[in-house]
Amino acid sequence: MPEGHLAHRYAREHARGLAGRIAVASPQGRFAVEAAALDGRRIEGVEAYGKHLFYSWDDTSVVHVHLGLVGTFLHHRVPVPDPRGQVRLRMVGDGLTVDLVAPARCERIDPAGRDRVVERLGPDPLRGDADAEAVWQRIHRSRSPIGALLLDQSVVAGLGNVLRSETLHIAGISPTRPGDQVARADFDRWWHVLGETMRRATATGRITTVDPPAGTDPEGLADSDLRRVYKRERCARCGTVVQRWALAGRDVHACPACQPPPR
DNA sequence: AAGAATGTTATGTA
DNA sequence: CTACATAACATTCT
Repeated sequence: MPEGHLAHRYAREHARGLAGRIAVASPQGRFAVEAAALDGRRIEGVEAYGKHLFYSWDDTSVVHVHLGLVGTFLHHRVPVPDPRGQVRLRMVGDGLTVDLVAPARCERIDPAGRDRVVERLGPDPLRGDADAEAVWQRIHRSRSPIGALLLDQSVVAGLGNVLRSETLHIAGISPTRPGDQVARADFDRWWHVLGETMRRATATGRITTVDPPAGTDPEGLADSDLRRVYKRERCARCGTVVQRWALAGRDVHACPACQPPPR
């Protein structure tokens, strides 16, 4: 389910809530071996990098989690229910119990293994050390459409399908524009917008790119009402019918008026 | 109740 | 080699 903002949100929440006495209970399914080795151990830190999560334990092992398309965490307060059949890993903290469901990845590695995962990732805009220049160089030197580059986690870490369409729309860039034909000023604007959008999404747990109508409660609004083009019939800015087509294997959404395609 | 979904990886094709 | 596309994977929600 998640793009990078949710990984960071989980990292923050879990760093706070899983401190103290930790036990792993009832690991099941394909990740049972990794989880069983951690039974009774303590979590010392949680880190997000792009869509990846790293849990550091007091035996120096690191649990690497990637939620993939459908993975999620179930959070329980007391009374804690029995793990459901599909729970791969349960982490128990003070007042918070977390079950990991349907991850694409859940493996016990070591700090060097963590570094190897991070090496394959581009800069993460949600981290203070994100190197915008490195992202620019990758885009600027490529003839691939920018809409494809933005889903490549080695170019930028943490972008998913919603952020791709929404941030390109805000920046006024067509997804089909080749990377080497993107103007520096457009890139700079896009990078700024991306950071803002991701930080807001981390705070709210939801990717929103338009303000809700005055007086309405955003909670009650559908996702598409708080977005500009993604899964919308018409562009939220100008009303033009949104175009939708597969790019890099996933449906991208764009407004032909706000994001004129390259000539 | 079939199908879509905020994803990655391995494999295939031009 | 490059730059795509496609299939497989697994669960929840509509």
